Amino acid sequence: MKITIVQTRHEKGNSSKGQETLLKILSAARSVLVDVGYNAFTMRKIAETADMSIGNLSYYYKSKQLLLSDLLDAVIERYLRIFDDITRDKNLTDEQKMKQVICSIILDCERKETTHFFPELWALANHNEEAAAGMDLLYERARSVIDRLIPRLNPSLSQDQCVLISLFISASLEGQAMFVGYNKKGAHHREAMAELAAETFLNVVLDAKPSQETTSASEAVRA
Amino acid sequence: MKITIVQTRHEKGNSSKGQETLLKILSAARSVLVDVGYNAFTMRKIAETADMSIGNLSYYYKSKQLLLSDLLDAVIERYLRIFDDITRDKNLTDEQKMKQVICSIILDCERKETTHFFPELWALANHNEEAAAGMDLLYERARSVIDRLIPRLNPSLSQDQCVLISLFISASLEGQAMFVGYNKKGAHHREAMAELAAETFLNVVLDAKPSQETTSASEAVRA
Amino acid sequence: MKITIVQTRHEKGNSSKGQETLLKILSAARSVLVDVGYNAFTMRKIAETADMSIGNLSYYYKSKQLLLSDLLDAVIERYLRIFDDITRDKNLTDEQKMKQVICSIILDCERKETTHFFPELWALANHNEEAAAGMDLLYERARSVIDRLIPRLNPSLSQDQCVLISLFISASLEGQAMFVGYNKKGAHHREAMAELAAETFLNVVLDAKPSQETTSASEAVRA
Amino acid sequence: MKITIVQTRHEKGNSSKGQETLLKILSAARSVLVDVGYNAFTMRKIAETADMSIGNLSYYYKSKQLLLSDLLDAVIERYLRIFDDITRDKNLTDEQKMKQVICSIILDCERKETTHFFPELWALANHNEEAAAGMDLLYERARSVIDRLIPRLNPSLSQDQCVLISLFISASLEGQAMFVGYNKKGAHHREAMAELAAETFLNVVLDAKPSQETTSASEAVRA
DNA sequence: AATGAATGAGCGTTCATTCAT
DNA sequence: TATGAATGAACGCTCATTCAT
Repeated sequence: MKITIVQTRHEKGNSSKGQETLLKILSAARSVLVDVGYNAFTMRKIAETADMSIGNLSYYYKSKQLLLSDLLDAVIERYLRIFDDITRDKNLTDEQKMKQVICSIILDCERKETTHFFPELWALANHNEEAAAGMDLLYERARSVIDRLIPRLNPSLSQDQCVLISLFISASLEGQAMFVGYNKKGAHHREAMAELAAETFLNVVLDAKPSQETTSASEAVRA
Repeated sequence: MKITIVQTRHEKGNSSKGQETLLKILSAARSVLVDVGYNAFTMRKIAETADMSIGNLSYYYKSKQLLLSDLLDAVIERYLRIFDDITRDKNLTDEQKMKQVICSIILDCERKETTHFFPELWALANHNEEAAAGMDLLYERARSVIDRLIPRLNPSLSQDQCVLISLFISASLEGQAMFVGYNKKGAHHREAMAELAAETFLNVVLDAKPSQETTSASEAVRA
Repeated sequence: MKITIVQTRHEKGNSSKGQETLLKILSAARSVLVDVGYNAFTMRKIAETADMSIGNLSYYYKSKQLLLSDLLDAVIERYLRIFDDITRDKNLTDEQKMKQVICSIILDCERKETTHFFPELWALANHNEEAAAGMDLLYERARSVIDRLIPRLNPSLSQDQCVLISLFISASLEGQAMFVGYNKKGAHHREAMAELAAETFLNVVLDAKPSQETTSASEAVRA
Repeated sequence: MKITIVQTRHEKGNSSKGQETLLKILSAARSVLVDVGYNAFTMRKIAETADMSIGNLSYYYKSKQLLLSDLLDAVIERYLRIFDDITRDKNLTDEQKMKQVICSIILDCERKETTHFFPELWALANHNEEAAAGMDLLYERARSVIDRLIPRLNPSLSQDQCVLISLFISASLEGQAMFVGYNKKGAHHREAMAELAAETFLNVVLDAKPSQETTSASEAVRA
């Protein structure tokens, strides 16, 4: 389905040498963003990290914003793949899938990249349209996994309830990195936290009762 | 109970005129951070927003870092006060207090400041010691409220369990701003989300069963 | 003969309190100039060293240049006094006076102030008229001492010869601070150097033979 | 014998275009230092004098200190070459070499650069390690010329005496710029001064008598 | 495809100076 | 007298970007 490994906004890099360089750039950019934050995310530092001249970096990316956009896409890609893999896994029941989604998100934040990348993305998203779009894409896709699981786990729920619960679970998972992420004070609670979260949120889905208000449209008729 | 309104790392501003200017600076700085993010949080922009010269801004804050630290303190102060107020409220039962803490955090993110400030703080905390310290202080104090409520709501829990559940609730609440915060796509779900969160997390506390491992020390004796 | 101890270009400081403050300022300014050099000779540092506000410092000296001028005068004063004292000393023969002038100049540069002050003065004199004027005054007065001694030590010399020799001795003495001054590598040679200089330059005066060219005007007639 | 014309602490400028620019920078920097002094020796003024942007100047020299160090080296180079040339000259007797060293130093200060540069160097040397090191290098090399000549002119002198006399001559020559240098009041005495100095200091060497204290070790035996 | 050179704007900070109190 | 507040220019330096080679 994918044409090239590296999805880019760059204009150059069609040759195999160019593809290589692009990967080098994106890898360096990711390191810089994760290590020193967006505030020190400079073309100079990226070029230096990638062991190339600023001139050449600019040759691949005419502007810093384009590079950032590509970088966000590349990093987000990785997380989308995790969700896809779980969704497609035929050996798992729906319950197991739900638990695994929750656990994988929390456990993943043991990585420095995860712990450092998301806060940068969130901060950027508040002031940068492209970052906001990338973030929206990521969370829509992430939620679509949960969205599909909820009605199968508890078919009695209205669509509105499903949306709300899905949003609630997603949102609740996002903050974990700051507490049990890489180098955080609560890091040693990470595994216990993952378990507790999996159990709690699964129960939220299973125990939810069809609300009378929101489902009224269809159910009121029957009553 | 408080002696001065403005807690500062500045060196100047002891006169009433100075206090006024300090407030103007911190207010301007908050606006800038919230509106354009830390990446565009410059002394010049702050001075311009505060309608003063850079020279005078530098007169009050010898370095940008000192200003940032003071700003973080001032903003964090506000949130600490919210928790304190709930804790001290004698008209509320413990259950109500717990629910109110949860709700107030989620509802508060309808404010642009809340929605924009925290991601900046989180991002900063990953690369800036002072910001990390400020964030730690904030969450410790926030959690201390929940920490005190949990054992009263469910006395059968071990201390370890309390800590874990407290951490879980805190972490789960932090991510909400990105989903139902100011101008976010899910903003219209904010109130429903607050209710759902309050119910869910309260139940986590009430329904938690004493774990056999950690509480064994005391309970094994009785058995 | 002197009216006030402190000769100033300031406008204020006529009260006794003011005189005290003026002395405090000039003393602080001298410390700053000697310790960190003219390049870091700032009103702020002077005010801080004098333990007063910049506002008050500016009250006494409306500009940095005025303060500098006063400072140069004050420091130069000290050296003028040394020469005067030797000149007036009735217990010394002319030969002894000459030697003492030479020795005192060289020995004086064991002081940090002397070693550090003069290079600043020389550098300033190249770009700052007031400094150049101060330096000229100092050297004219210093040379006037030698000027008066030379014809008495060797009456056969023409006035032109006296001027040249006087200039030669003065100039030769000025460079010593950089070699045997405070903290300089050759500091341990200071005393030997003083002796050698005294002997050498005294002999220059005593051994000089009336030149035929320059003295011709008067002497050619007699011949 | 030299490999490159420009000895630098810069990082850039390896191409021929870069070498040209480097020379332009160092030339401009020398002009600025000589014309307005270190106090007004700013990156902006140097860039302006070199007719380039500050950005480009900073591209060649990441810091002002590096530029200063390179400048000092370049200027000092020139003086070292003068001494070397005299030393190597096979048409001169030792006496002539000594006289020429003395004369060339004094006569050289008719140049504005010499007259203005050295006071800046001396002042800098008191507060700037790199400047102090440059100055030390210059004077050590200058004195090494004299050091080698003295024992040949008067073999009866002990090493201690040679060192002292060498130091004395060097130091005495250094102050001349302030009296007979470019634009100085005594400038018209420059040539006469050079002659007088040459004669005087040569005689100091020739007429010095072996001191009894320092040479005693070896000579006491023979006695 | 890659480099080094160059620009101009902007950064945080410091400066001499002025002014109200 | 003395202070603190305030200004505007300038400081050394870094930035994203452009361009010639």
